[in-house]
Amino acid sequence: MSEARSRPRRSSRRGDTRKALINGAFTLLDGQKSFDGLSQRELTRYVGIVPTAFYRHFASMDELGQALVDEAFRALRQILEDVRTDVRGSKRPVSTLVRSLLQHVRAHRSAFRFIAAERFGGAGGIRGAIRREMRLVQAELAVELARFPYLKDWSSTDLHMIAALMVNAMVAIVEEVLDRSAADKAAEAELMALAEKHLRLIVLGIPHWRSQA
Amino acid sequence: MSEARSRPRRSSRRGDTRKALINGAFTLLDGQKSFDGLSQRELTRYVGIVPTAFYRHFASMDELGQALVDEAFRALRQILEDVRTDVRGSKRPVSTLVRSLLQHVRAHRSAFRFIAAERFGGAGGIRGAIRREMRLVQAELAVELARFPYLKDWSSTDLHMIAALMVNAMVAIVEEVLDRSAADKAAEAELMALAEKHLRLIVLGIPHWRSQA
DNA sequence: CTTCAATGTCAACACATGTTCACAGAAATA
DNA sequence: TATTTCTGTGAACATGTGTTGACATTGAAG
Repeated sequence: MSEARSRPRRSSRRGDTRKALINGAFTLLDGQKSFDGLSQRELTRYVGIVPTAFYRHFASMDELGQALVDEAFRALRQILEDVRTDVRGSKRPVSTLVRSLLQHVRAHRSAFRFIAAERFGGAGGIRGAIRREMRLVQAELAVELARFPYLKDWSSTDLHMIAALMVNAMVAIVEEVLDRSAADKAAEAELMALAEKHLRLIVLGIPHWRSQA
Repeated sequence: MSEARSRPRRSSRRGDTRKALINGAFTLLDGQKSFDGLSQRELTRYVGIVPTAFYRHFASMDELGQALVDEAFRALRQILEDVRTDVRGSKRPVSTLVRSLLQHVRAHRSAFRFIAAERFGGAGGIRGAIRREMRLVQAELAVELARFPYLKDWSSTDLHMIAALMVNAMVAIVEEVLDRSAADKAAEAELMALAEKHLRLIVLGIPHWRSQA
């Protein structure tokens, strides 16, 4: 009984509680809750903190919401960058894209459930931020598409149109993966195969497209 | 002053309040709220009813939620049937489909905002019901696709795969339309054009698909 | 070791929530 | 007209909510 701390009621590590609050919120929202159905007390209870301690880290619940958006998008951007480098060095871009994307998404599941849930569910501010980010993703994919030889002389408008279709298709798949239990590997594999087929079908149409600009 | 009712505090029409509650809920949710952020008091206040009167029509808020799902899906099915008959009698199926769909959706805006918001946002029961309905829509589109001559000898698996891609594409467009103000006609026209291009691109890929079953 | 900012606790606030109960007036039925 | 069934009202409940204020303890900096 040399080092028996009297009472470890205080978490004692310096900046951990803020992260605990963010992660706790993601975890709670990973269930069947939306952000405006999540209460401050429920969250602080879950994190193991007295309600008032919350305000040492966020001025209000709205500010917590903003922090969740920021964190989720930070993860999104990181993922997409990783996926891009994976795909660039690959001989089979489509299947690499799908595999890499879903694999990364699985590692940040709750953050992405948050985005999926709030994309049309929640407050206008969050919705707007998500839509903005989505457009960015689309634009970046358009740039990436332009690297392919047989798309070199396509109009930017048409590239964006293809990018939008591809992003929509992948978003739909990702959302469906998230909507299933993380353990359901069979469903995930099935969805992965479906995503690949969808992308391939889109790609097949591309050479036959006549831009009527 | 022959017919001056003393006080019209009671709405007096027989079964109207239930509908008023449902429509009121849709209207309130059309803003920036999700269902589990909508309170019973807020709703009854909005409808102009005392809180307790609510329980003459629904046993609980959960039951109200179920009623909203039912009503929204009733509208969805009606719309899709109308769209189908429109498309069947058309020489230009794709553009007819898009125009007809968006036009009908506009007429049931708030019901569809509810579906979009709760698809991944809300409680598991609602999510499950929506996913089930989505699959049904997909299956019905697959059947409809089978009517086209050059798809006649396609495998059912591949037909479903195409249907899924098309449904995903249209859902994405509809959701984006719903996310804009109902008055923004310019954005809507733009999205309609985009939807048409997306569908056309998909269709272009179809003849070149080799099923690797 | 002292000092000080960071981070926690406890008590309290004013108010909102979902739901129940006993009651009242209107509409439909007889 | 008398009666019963719907549907609305008012007060009340226990509990939950976001947030504030005054105080305590911790870990790091001087």
